[in-house]
Amino acid sequence: MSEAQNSPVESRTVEVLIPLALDQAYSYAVPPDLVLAPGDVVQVPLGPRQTVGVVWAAGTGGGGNLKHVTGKLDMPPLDAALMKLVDWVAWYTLAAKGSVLALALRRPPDDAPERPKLGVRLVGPPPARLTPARARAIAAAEGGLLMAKSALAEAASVSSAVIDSLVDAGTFAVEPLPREAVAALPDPDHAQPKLSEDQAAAAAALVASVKAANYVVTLLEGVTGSGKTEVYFEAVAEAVRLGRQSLILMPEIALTAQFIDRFEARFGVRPGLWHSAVTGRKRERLQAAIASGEAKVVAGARSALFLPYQDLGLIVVDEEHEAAYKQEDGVAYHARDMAVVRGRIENAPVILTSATPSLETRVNAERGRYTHLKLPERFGGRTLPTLALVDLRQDKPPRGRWISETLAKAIAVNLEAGEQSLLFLNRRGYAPLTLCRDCGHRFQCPNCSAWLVDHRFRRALVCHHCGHVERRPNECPQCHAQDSLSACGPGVERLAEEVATLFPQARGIVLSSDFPGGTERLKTELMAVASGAFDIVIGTQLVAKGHNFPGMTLVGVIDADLGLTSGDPRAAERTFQVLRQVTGRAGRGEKPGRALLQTHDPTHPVLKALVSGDPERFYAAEAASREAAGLPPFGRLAGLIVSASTQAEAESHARALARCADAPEGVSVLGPAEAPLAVLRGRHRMRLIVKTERDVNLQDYLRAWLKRGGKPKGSVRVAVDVDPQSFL
DNA sequence: AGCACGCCGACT
DNA sequence: GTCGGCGTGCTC
Repeated sequence: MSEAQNSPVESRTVEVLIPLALDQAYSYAVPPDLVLAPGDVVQVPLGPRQTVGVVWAAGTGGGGNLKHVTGKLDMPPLDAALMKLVDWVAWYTLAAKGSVLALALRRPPDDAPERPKLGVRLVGPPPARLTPARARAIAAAEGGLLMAKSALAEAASVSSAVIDSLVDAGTFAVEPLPREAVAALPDPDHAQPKLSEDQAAAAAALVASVKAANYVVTLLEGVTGSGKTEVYFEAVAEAVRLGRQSLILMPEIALTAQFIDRFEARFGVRPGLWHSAVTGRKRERLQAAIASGEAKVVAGARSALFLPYQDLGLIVVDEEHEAAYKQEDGVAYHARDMAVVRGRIENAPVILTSATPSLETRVNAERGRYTHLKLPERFGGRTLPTLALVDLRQDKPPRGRWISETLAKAIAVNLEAGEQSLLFLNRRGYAPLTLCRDCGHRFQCPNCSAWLVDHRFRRALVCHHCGHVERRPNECPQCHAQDSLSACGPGVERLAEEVATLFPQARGIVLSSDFPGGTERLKTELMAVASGAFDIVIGTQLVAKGHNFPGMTLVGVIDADLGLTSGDPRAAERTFQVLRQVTGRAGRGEKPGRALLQTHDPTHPVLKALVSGDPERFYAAEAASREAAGLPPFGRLAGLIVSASTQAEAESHARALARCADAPEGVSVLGPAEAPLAVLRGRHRMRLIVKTERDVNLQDYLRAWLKRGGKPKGSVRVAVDVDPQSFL
């Protein structure tokens, strides 16, 4: 239990950490009438204004004429464990302590009284003038239940004006709605799940770890559909029985109605939901419920990691390999890693789940730092799809086409049988490169020197790194030739053109993040696909997860080599994960599925491992390729980012870092051009990525560099691919 | 985060 | 000649 009450400080000065980008706590004098303890939230003067801050420690010595603490705020103090987490994360990520505190500090409570939401209830006779809209509203309110105005308006498909008029007529009465529960008590025995033997064994092990109430990390590995959720729900149920809190971290997109429904079916109530869209009062009340221990289960995105749990008994990180756990701006951290750290600090068991564990998690499991539980099969007797490679060197589509004859035939067979096909190509737009046939001019982004992607639907050339957009001209800007511009390579839009030519009778749809009409439209289209409204889906990464498509029996991967060649040290891992996910979309319904992967290199170990269906072969192949390249065995990917204002500056930093005598073995410095796009995106500044492939304390490395005179302009931060395990 | 200071481009 | 752009630095 983390609620060790901090004892008051004796000294008449205190160190106060302010939730700003400040690395040091500031000293303040304590007025005689104030008793303060570490963790207390106080108000202090800072420059010309008043700010909140947290007492981080007792003051060190007298220290001249300090400003005084203005007062103590009436809110629960940060407990020692949360303070320790803030210190640790700041140390580890090289972020300013105050910036990390900002993640953990609740807003001071809003003084304005809470205005209860109003609902209406059917109390009186219908009004004299009974219009159809009024009749619908009255019918919807039948039974005299108190309903929220907006909900009633929606249910009766009338405007709120109709409801108001019925209130005026005395048909409806206005009453305050009871406050929406943010933290109902889950019933661990609400529904007894039917578990397979494997599931039951895994669940028993997890339940035991919750009972033991010690820090231990368990990797729960199993393919989609193997029932990982049901298994870790048993651990959550045990924590609830013990009266302790559970945190279920999920990638933002996974916080869907589907998860909530499953949770509710198992526990009878909804979990406390925490994500960026939960705002205002609801956010405040949930925070309060978490701090008081009333909220027993919190399901949340990565920011839920810093909530003030009163008695954390279990942390689950769902789909631990997901990139969404990486926070890239502000404090750069990986929520999975920090969840493990919090588990360590709170002495709570941690469960990581995945169908395709990240390399570092695998390594930690192999080295015995994590317990490894595997769920072998798909639940319910469903078989995995059969995978096959299509050798593009032999089965070569004609120039300007991308679908091989083998794949085309398979699609035709599927069409005939009335089954759905998915064509996967991880490239948005029409063509990744545009060049002039006369002079060879290539369209480049003025900011980031990447090729501009042709988006025909939008009639624009777009930079996928920084978002730069320009009109697609008719003449070459270099040699002014007319109609000489030529699109090179495929994007999903271009693939759709080919599909329309090959299968004019098929109902096709392109699904990518630039779907016209935004996320809402996209959602409805995904539903339409699931219900069988389309024969051929052409999609980017977006179709790899989420919605289940029961009628999908064929997945065609247009370019399985895409992504295997980039300089990113995670390229193979990412490609393996996304291809495994997307091919797994086939055969999720009644009928078995298959997947065809087009490649120029059918001997590639990653693809061979994928086709074998055994993830172990991928990890073995990774290890072998590292050995062949003369690299040390995979420990972890570590990295740090040094920002610079110009490319020249970044390059000079790169040279200095590489020359540094303390440079650890295996460090490579990637210039801005090679740096992973995700880190470059959204920044105007150049960034320099240093990646190491060994167990290296990068903080020490960087500090040594700085000591030797390294002076990065702008911020220095650790990249989020650093695994903290060996520092725990 | 705010707020000051400071140094270069287009205007009342 | 200034107004104002935002880069940089400081806050106990």
